[in-house]
Amino acid sequence: MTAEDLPRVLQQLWGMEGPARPGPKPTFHISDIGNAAIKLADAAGLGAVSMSKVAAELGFTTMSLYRYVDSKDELYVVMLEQAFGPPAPIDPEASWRERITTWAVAFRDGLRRHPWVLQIPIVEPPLSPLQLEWMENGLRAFEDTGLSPADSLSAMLLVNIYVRGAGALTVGTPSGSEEVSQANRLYVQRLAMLADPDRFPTIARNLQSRPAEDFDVDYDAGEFIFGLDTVLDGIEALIARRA
Amino acid sequence: MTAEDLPRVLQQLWGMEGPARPGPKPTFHISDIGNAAIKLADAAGLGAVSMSKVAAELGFTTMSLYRYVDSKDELYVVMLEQAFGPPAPIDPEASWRERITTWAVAFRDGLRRHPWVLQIPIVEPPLSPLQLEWMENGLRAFEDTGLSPADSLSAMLLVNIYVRGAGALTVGTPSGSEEVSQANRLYVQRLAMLADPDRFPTIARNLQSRPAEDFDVDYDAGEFIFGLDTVLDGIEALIARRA
DNA sequence: CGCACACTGTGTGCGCCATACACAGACCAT
DNA sequence: ATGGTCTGTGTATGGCGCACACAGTGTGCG
Repeated sequence: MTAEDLPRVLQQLWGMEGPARPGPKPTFHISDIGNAAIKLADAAGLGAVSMSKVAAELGFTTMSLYRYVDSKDELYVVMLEQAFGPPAPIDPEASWRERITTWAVAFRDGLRRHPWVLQIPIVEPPLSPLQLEWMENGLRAFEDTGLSPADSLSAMLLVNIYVRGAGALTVGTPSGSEEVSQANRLYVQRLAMLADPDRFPTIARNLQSRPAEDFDVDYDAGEFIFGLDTVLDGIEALIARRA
Repeated sequence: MTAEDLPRVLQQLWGMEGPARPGPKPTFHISDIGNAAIKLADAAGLGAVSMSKVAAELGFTTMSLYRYVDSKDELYVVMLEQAFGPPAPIDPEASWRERITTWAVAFRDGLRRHPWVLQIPIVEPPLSPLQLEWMENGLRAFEDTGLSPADSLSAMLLVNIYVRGAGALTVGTPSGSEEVSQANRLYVQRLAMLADPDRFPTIARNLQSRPAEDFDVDYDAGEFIFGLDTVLDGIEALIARRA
């Protein structure tokens, strides 16, 4: 297992420069490609990221990108690496709950800035530098809880899953936007029309028991913290059980 | 708000037949299209589902599908509706924990049979009949817990998010397959190479403290229930707090 | 000092995709 | 019987990821 076995993109992201070689120097760096792709995705969604559009953004031809990236999936790796900055440093004074909450909120904020991250298919666990830093900090939040390494990993993954899942429900349109509340209203109306109380008694009762405008959960506001706290209560029970 | 406002696909899925009209009868039903697409996706992943392949599977031309479905996104709606069968009936004797666990495991099993479900982008909450039945049963699991309708919805969503997230980590390759353990071994080797103990002390310590073969979490086996129980412990705390 | 050659960016082309549109025939309400 | 509307078809368009051959470039080595 040596560095050469790594996909080229990872070698570049880790700054592993090969020895000097003949031929022209590359004009730019994969990070330029990543930034251009991120710019496009921020502006018009992941669907707007194509090899030709990214190349045009840089003023190069489509095929030139393949000198830096073996496939579009590798471009996604670069985008994921660079979309979030480095994680916030861990406050050594804080409790594990405060630490992991800070981490989760920062993660959520990143998703809010770059919603397309959730649309990138996950093919393998992360190996790029900044992604590992996020992983490191997530694990470190559980450092003094007495959880085993395996349990710490499970706990971090659980929080990670929660943030991604909660984000998938609302991220993409800003909280409280007119667009969102309109879509929600339409959904509730349709649900009320379709959810026959005989066949769907619980849904129907749920609908009746609240103002029609907020059937769904506004995960962008307090609901995010509410759900996170529920998850953390579960982890707290785990910590107590292991102690 | 009348039935006519619904997307055509939903009208069909709910069996809302319009009045008899002139012209030839349709040769088949959207459910046939859905089944053909599911067959393709089961065999070769969501990427193998294209309008032309689905049409060929049915022995029709590509464009004929557009007489039944307005876009490929609507095809996805049909696939989602038909991939899972109806949910298992609720056992009225069981505790809420047993009920929601049954529900979650059935959901997980469905994902295992049709992993491509996780790759379908979620654009709007479900409105099709069987999806509503799953929602109904998920809500009903919390019926006698004293949770408010809003809290029940949050709890169900939390479990839903967990199952989807846990599934995304492992679903797609069968548990314990050689392929999976090989990928895992490779990942751990690379992680060990890249995770400098100075920069990533917690990751490095995590790696050292366990056999190299199982750094990642085998969510297919007991880990799924373990994580689920952690989530349910959190919900249990919520129930206790509300009481 | 010069040169071979690995490497850069380019252009062309292939197969696939979703889908717009015009059309010919089929069928039912009238 | 027939008009109008629906069905399935054929053709076409613009986009996509990417394979491949090519011309020029500049460095490390003889």
